[in-house]
Amino acid sequence: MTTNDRSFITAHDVARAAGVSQSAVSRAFTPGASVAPDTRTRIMEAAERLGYRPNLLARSLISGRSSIVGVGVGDLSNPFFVETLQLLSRTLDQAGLRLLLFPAEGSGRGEPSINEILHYRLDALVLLSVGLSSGLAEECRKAQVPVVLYNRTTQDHAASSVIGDNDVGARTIAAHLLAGDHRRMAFIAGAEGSSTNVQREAAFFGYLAEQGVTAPIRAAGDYRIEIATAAARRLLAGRDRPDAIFCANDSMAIAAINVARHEYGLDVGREISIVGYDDVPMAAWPAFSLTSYAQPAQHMVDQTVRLIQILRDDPDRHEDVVVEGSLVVRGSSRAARMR
Amino acid sequence: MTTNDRSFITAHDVARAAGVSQSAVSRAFTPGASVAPDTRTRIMEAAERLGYRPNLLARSLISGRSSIVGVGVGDLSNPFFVETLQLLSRTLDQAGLRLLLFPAEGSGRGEPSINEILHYRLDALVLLSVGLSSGLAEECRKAQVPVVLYNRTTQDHAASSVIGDNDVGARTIAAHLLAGDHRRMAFIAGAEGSSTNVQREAAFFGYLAEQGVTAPIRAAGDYRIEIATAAARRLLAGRDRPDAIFCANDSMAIAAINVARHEYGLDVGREISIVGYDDVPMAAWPAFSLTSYAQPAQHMVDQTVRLIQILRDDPDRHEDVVVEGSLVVRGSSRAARMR
DNA sequence: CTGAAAGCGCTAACAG
DNA sequence: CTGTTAGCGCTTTCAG
Repeated sequence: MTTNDRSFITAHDVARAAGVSQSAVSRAFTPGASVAPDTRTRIMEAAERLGYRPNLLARSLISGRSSIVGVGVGDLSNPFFVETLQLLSRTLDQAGLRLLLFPAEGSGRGEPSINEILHYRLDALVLLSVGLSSGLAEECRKAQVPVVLYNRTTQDHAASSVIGDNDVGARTIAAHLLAGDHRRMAFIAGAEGSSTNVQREAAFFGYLAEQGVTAPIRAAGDYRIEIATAAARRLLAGRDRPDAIFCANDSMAIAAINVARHEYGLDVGREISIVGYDDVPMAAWPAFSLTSYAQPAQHMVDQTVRLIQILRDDPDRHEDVVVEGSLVVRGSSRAARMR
Repeated sequence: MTTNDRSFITAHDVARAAGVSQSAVSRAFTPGASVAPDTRTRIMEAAERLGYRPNLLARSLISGRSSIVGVGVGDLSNPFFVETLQLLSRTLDQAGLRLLLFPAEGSGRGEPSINEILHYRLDALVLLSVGLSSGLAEECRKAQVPVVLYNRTTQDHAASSVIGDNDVGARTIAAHLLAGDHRRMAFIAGAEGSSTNVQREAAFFGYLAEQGVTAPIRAAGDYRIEIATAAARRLLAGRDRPDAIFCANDSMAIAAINVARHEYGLDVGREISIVGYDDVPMAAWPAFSLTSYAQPAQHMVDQTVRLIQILRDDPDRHEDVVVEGSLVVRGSSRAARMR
């Protein structure tokens, strides 16, 4: 096995080649430094010729910040997070920040990687719909890495957050279904512990209760396609079959549509209404035509990056951003009857 | 604005607290170093108490390698790359490597971010189905960062690569369609420049020609859903409508199914056969039941990480890995007739 | 405007 | 086994 001794060109090499001091080279590569125009060009030419590029690791060592943002993702089977990740990578990039991606299954407990990540002097840590355990929060505080929760919050104020308005969203959906004259409501829940699910569920059931709707049905879906598929089967096989199902996200709603249509031969949108949440791109496909409450991913991402930049300078700041969404009605739900 | 002066705990602080030298602290945190058991515990206690964590940036500065792998992704609308990205993040993590994600639209030309990335002393650069321009290849060579192309190759041997066997895959699909007694074949192509499309197209048309099938139709899809949708419309609206369409990937095949079923009322799998490539999870959904040639993502990812580890020690090595796939027949294509 | 010198936080010989 | 001593490649005073 060859020993890896790739010898890099350093500022010293360039300095010698250009006949200047090493600090002059440093200045030539520092935006607002004072270098004589001709010295600068001489240096840049030598650098170009030698193929020199400043070592950002060394720079970060001095500045104390890395310009790197850690991003923890759980399950990418939800297209909403894929969309978010894509937007986040672009937006961070434009802000001159790097995105260090790491797998953060479940609630982040016992993850070895995340603890490793924290050693990189991250400018911030973003958790995409991943829970922040109190242990992890403490680790981040110790490591002085500010945390931004995306699409989730915590009870304690352990971290800043960016979420959609789940209360308005779920109530809007409940109102939509009631207007469509549905009598037997069901809800397929997301992950039990998640703030997102807790809020959507409370708002949905809360609104129904206010309107005098009794005994809506509930099934656990855990935001997972397989679990939601099983939940949909139970719901549809029961003797008291619901005529409307609100799923806590689009992935589960699409799973429910698949079951209703292909296993029970139901005409979705006429015999049964199914509604999701997030309005992922797939929801608009004619194969699903899913009514959904849209979360503005780009706006949420922009807010996230804004928060990161604030927290870089002021790590102790706390901010909870709530953005508004909108209901997108499509064929999977029966609209209000004309009278 | 508060000045960000987060003062980190250094090995020096721990040394003083534990009454040892700074290098002793370093040893305590180095796996195979010689430290007396009780010294070690004393150090670890002090470290724990102070919340010390070694600065990996400083460590990388010395070792010359960062344990960071850059990963460039183009469009994440293709679920195959989402799946790959998820697997890659896990697999790299297990190998003790970090994943620096960056957006690499198009062919990587003129991208400012990638050039920035190269300053990080990356252990390797992985391009997920993103082209490697000769300019970029040169930049990477200069920066001494080995490149691994995933699901794509280049003509010149500018980088190592991991791809599926497109030749076998496309021929297998052609044979499958011929066995199903289809007479009028069509192909919806992926990105024109991509090696993946070139190989699949050549093998598909090549096999058909060998079997005496004349004048198969071709439409450009560019691996994009909108383009493929338009292509499917043209194909199905023409007077000489095909009875079989092979799409260069699953995303486009699903777009074609949507058009055939919802715009032309065709019974997919009986009146027309549609076949894709990749076998993404969605292909198995009853809504599509898409026949597809499966690429083993986990295996490809494993090979990619293996290559990275080889290249870390021997940057000049070149290897092209080709992995085998398998045809998964589902309802979207008519099977061979019984005779 | 420029060079010399002092580190950023850590690892790695080198003597004890 | 442990402390001392050099740096890794760069930024940043501080004098010229």
